[in-house]
Amino acid sequence: MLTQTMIHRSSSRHPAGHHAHPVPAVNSHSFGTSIELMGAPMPFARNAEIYGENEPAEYLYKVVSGSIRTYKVLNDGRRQIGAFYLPGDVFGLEVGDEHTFSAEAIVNSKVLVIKRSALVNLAARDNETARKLWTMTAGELQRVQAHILLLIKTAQERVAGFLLEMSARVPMGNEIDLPMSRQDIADYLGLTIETVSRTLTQLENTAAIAVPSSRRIVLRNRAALNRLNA
Amino acid sequence: MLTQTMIHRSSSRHPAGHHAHPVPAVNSHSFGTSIELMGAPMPFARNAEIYGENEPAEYLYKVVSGSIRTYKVLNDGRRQIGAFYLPGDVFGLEVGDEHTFSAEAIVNSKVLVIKRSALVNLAARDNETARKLWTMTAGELQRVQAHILLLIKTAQERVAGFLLEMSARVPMGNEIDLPMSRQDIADYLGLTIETVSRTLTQLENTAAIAVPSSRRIVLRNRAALNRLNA
DNA sequence: TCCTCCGATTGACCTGAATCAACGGCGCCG
DNA sequence: CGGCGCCGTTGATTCAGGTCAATCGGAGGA
Repeated sequence: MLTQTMIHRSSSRHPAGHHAHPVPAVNSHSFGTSIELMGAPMPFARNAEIYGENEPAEYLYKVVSGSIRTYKVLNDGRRQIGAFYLPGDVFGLEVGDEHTFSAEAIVNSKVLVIKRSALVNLAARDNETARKLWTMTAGELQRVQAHILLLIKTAQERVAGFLLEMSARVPMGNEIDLPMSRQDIADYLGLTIETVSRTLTQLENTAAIAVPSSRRIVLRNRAALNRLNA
Repeated sequence: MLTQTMIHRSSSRHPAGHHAHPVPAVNSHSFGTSIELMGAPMPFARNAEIYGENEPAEYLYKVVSGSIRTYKVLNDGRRQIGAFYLPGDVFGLEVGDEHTFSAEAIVNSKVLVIKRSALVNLAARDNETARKLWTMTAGELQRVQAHILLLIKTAQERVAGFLLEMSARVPMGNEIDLPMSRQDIADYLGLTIETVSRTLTQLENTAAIAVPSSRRIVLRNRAALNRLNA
């Protein structure tokens, strides 16, 4: 039955209240068409909800610092994480009127908040912006397709793929500093926390990785990991 | 090891040769900006390749009749089907320059072939077209996200979800005429052909469905299926 | 009509990951 | 500085689905 996180043992979520939607800073200068310059940076505390599934998609977001997870909770309580977003990544971009996933800060994070309507209006006039919106959506699509390929593999292959993905996104050489818990990783990979843990130890025993501290992973043998990534 | 289709037992694939790309009909009238009116309908035989992974994405396609599968083959030979496309569906739309999946006709099919460059050029001038391209990509994104949610479920839930999805897309009441084989279904759901077969029999035994012939399925108890779909 | 072939089904058995449970380590707070 | 709670690891056992193998059944061809 693949049980992953059972939401919720009434943990202290939602410190920011149900609706954490900010009002974009009034005095944000109009810097022309650059997406990055629209909207206001906003802090979200660890585990704070940024938006909920089925809420109106009034804003989209760009990570300035920290990391974000998007997820969906199934009827039986299982949680599936759709994506992790790191500094520079844009999330919450929808074409429909509602968010299809929920979003939470994994650690204390700063997020640039951009009004969707402004961007969509701009796109109607400026085809550079229109193209950018399209490209970003297509990028999401590719990510999700890669995610599907992960989900049909064995536990080892999933974990190896995950580590390589993270490593590629945080170009810090062979050392990765994971912002997320084992539970987050498990819910992203469709595994249990125990299997993730065991698999990491296995990879460590075969000298493919080192795990100096639980959130820090050293890729010691990329060839081996790539072989698993198939 | 989740072995699914092992490509290839030298089956008679690719009857159309490696490159089946057509030249759009010369005399296609210029009917303005409507996407549907651009390009030429083209027949593809059962199991014919329409395009291959990593080929330049010169065209996009709209199913007129028949059905199409897109897929990727992993290094170890496993095949993952990314999507099934039915009449009216558009596939092969990429933002990057290359197709990320391969596409084949499941049965003899007719497909409208549309030159991508024409459409992209048009989108640069006509923001109605631009919006349509964006919307179609976003639709794909939602489909793939739903697919992910299927892949983390149990066999029963996957098969039930698949049947409901197909039923919603072919609004023929409670009767579905599947164009694809059990192997195709298995590779779409990340299961084996045996498990798909067994699961269908189970669903039949619990009176959730009927299977008058192997390609024809009757949804006899949607409530039960929806309960599984969770 | 019968034969052949191929897709689908069914059965017996095996295995990888889930489940259930205990324990370890570390940071935080009193 | 000592206890407590959370997160992660490890162990024992179970079970869903994979693997291997035999059989079934319907469509096409001689």
